[in-house]
Amino acid sequence: MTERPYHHGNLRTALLEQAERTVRERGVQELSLRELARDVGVSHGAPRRHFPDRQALLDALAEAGFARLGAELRSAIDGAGEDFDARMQAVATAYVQFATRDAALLELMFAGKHRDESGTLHAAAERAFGVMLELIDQGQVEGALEHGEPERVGLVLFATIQGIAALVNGGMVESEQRDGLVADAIAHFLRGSHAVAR
Amino acid sequence: MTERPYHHGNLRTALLEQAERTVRERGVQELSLRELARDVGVSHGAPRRHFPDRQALLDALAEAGFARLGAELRSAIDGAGEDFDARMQAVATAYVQFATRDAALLELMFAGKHRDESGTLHAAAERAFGVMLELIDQGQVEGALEHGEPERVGLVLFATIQGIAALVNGGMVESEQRDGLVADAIAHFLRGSHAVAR
DNA sequence: CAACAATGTAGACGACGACAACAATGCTGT
DNA sequence: ACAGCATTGTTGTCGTCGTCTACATTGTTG
Repeated sequence: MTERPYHHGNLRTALLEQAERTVRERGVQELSLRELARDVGVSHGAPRRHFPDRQALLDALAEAGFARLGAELRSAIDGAGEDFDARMQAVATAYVQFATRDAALLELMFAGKHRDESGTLHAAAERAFGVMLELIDQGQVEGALEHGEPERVGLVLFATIQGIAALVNGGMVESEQRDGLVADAIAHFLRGSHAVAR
Repeated sequence: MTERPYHHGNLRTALLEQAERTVRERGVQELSLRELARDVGVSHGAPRRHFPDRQALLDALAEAGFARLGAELRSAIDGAGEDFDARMQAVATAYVQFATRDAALLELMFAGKHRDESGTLHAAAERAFGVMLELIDQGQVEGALEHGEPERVGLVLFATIQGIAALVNGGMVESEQRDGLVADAIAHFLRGSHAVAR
């Protein structure tokens, strides 16, 4: 008869975990604070202690998403050896994989726009994308990329990757074509870069 | 004392127009059927005669969006003369302008994914993107683009453009940089294409 | 002009997010 | 040990929403 204790003990974490599951399975739209509370076995008012309103929960979810994305990108680079092109392929593939596996979560992360700008969310985003900037930097040092601010050349690259993810998630590209398209895009990008400098 | 007639006369259109306004100003999330009905001066049950549920209204909104997008792309190409590169720049800029001016609407159009696949919505989308495919075709004929299925090379290009729009809408790129970034991306893309075929 | 279809109204239901008042539990200083 | 306070959870309420059903009004057609 183990009575459920009055205090959950780790409600915040439990809510975030269940929320991430629900978002992945049914989308952001379907996420309800009350259902979340029921799933975790707590009253409908309890989540309020940890998240003042629904948006706060979504923000926390996005922040966790950035942390995980950053880790996956880092891991992809580390597993790709020293070669710049290989690293680029790896990180792009990893990004698109994340974006298609957790499409709703990514949407959440990008929906930020009109908010904070100074909060922990923004910081988490910068940390995640820092991984890519470092890679760009390596590319410039090795001469594989034209010089200039890493952000400038990086933006075009990042846009391409992000766009592929959007296409796949929008159903305009079949999942099987996904990684091939990424490879094409990266190859195309690098070709455009090499051709110049010299 | 002009009494409002029992029959609105053109409720469907009025709803769509007001809905588009609201979506542009406050986002999809904020769009409420009941508020819409109030704005248009009709009872809360009336919209149901024209849109079985909220999603049906959103679909109709997306369809109208595709029609407008297609028209804007077409118009951009027509106004850019015969030169392929100029046309490419023009269509890309027009797309990104649409995407940033009506970000919420575009989100709506892309959210389609898990639906119809055979409805008028899908057809409207294909019509809009057909404009770009024709342009790709011209590029291949003129030798500015590598050959192959227009969709394959076109996808990379489209992904890049779409990605730039996502970055701007996500607040990671300032609006002032927008058109410059597009120009960069297109130039970069064409460079990668030219260098090869020979 | 009498049916019938199309369109709009009114009321109800359950679910939701937000809020406030209250209760149980944990913690801290003495 | 324990009183006082902060933290965390519960319960009830409010207004809004989407959806559904029954009904009223208007337009149309034979």
